[in-house]
Amino acid sequence: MDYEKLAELLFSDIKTIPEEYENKYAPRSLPKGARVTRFAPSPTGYLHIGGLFSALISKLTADVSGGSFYLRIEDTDKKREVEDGVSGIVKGLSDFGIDVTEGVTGLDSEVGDYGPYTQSKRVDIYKCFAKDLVRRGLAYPCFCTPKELSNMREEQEKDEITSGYYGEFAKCRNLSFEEISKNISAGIPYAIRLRSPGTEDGKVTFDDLIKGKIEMPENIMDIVLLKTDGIPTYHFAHCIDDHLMRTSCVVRGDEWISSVPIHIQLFRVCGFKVPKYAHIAPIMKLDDGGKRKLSKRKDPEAAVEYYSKSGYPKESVLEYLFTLANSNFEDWRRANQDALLSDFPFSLKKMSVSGALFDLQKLNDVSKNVISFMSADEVLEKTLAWAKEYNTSFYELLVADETKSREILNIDRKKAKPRKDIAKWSEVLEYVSYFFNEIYEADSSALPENINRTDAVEILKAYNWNATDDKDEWFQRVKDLCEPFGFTPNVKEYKENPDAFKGHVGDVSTVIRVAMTSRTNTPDLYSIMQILGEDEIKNRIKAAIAAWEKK
RNA sequence: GGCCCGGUGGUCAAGAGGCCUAAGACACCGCCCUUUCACGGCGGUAACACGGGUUCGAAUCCCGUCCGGGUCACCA
Repeated sequence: MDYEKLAELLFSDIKTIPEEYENKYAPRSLPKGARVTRFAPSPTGYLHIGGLFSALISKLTADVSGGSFYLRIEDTDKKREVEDGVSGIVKGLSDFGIDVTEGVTGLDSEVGDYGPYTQSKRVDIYKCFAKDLVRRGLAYPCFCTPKELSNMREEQEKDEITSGYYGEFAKCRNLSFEEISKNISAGIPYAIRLRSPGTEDGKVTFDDLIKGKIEMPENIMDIVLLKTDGIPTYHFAHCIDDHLMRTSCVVRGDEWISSVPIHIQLFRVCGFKVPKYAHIAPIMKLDDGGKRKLSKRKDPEAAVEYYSKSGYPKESVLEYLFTLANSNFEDWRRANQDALLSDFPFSLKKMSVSGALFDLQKLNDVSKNVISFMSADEVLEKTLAWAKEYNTSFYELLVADETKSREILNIDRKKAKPRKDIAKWSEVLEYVSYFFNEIYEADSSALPENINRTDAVEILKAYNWNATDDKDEWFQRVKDLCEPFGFTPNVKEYKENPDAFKGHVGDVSTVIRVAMTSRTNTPDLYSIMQILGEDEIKNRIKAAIAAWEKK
């Protein structure tokens, strides 16, 4: 068979030769040991938390080695593609602090010397390399229909033999030039398949940067390189792109491990250097007692957008993802509280080999810590930004009196032991609500059972607020209220002899606290009252008395 | 089913043959601090899947079993 002739028949429109691309995309000039990595999602929906994780690991791998990281879009599946998939991915990444400096940056924009970075714009390149493979007798056209293929698979399964297009089952493998050319003139659609050089008992081994050494049977399938529509399959595109874009380390989900033999074979057949692989375990979820991958369809928390919507700061999500990536991260963070995330000495070797369950409780804890280190200004600014998008009435409430909002958020903040009440911005509303008259309401039911309502009313009536009191003086006034009503200012005394008193100073404080906030649990009461101010305090006392006396 | 990968407390996990009477973190429980809550401090419950080897000695190495996950497309 004259392969040269076949190549011309199949790809008459392709005039470039591989060398031209090799020259166009010169090896990158990077320091020794620098790794080139990429994130290469397909735009089939929103950005998945696992995708974000994968992108993060990829970027970290590059950064830590002084290399580069780029974003490539793998849009070779026109059926599953979603309209704004690309912008969703770009936005999702940037929302969580992964800025793309090379590759696709938007719907129709990209930067970098190794483009185009969108696979649908690279078909001529794939065809050029496919043509070369045909020319060298390493690929051939296949006219089998999907129907034939699935029938064949059924037969094979029935006979309990390995299913697939290989060996004697590769019907189009040895078609003559005449047959091929006849089929083509007849307009029969065809795919281009690899003529796999693999043998039944051949083995491939590779050293995965995360999983370690893995040995697998060699690929013997004549896999499809170019589909009937002329678009490459993932396998072929991966091989061509990662070679031409000079990727040195492929970081991707471990569902790809089983196709590594195909990939290695492809790289070798094309005469390319095989890249390093780092296969990361997926993020899982507990379901019916079993673990399973977070699913785009079933789990709202799979979408990265879920976290922005809920109001988690991007730093929190990132920090949490870091704890999953390298378990020594938390120790490092404790020792370097103010350090930038980018200073963390990330290591691929410390990645877990198996998938971790996503732990929302842990995220919350991480997030509370992250937020507790922020200044009130920062908290306010970020809450505002969140509320503006997701809760406009709350936004208006906050901006109406920014100074007050800031003072509220500043209670017990920036201290050695800061409060950790807030895990996400949506919780700020609950946290500050009672300060705003639009929300606050005197509520008689907020008073705990153990405090007598009549006593409470009397205490309120007797209570004197003095605007110039400092905290000690303020508290002394509360204590002074105790004895006349049968309470003790001394908690210890109460605990030693509980029957001798109606309660202790804590209960008296509670009366005032409930009157001020309609809650039993709040941050420091003195600070709250300072912010409320004299007029409001008096109003609330009046309102509380009225409400409590009613019933 | 074939082929890969994995199995340490509820979760994330330290652990590379003796330092393991198995770290730490989250969650949970108790106590302390405390005007409430939160923070903080102290303490507690709780794990090497199972069975065989190898070895003076195994969570660590080997084999088998079981269990979990992934993958077997003209989807990525």
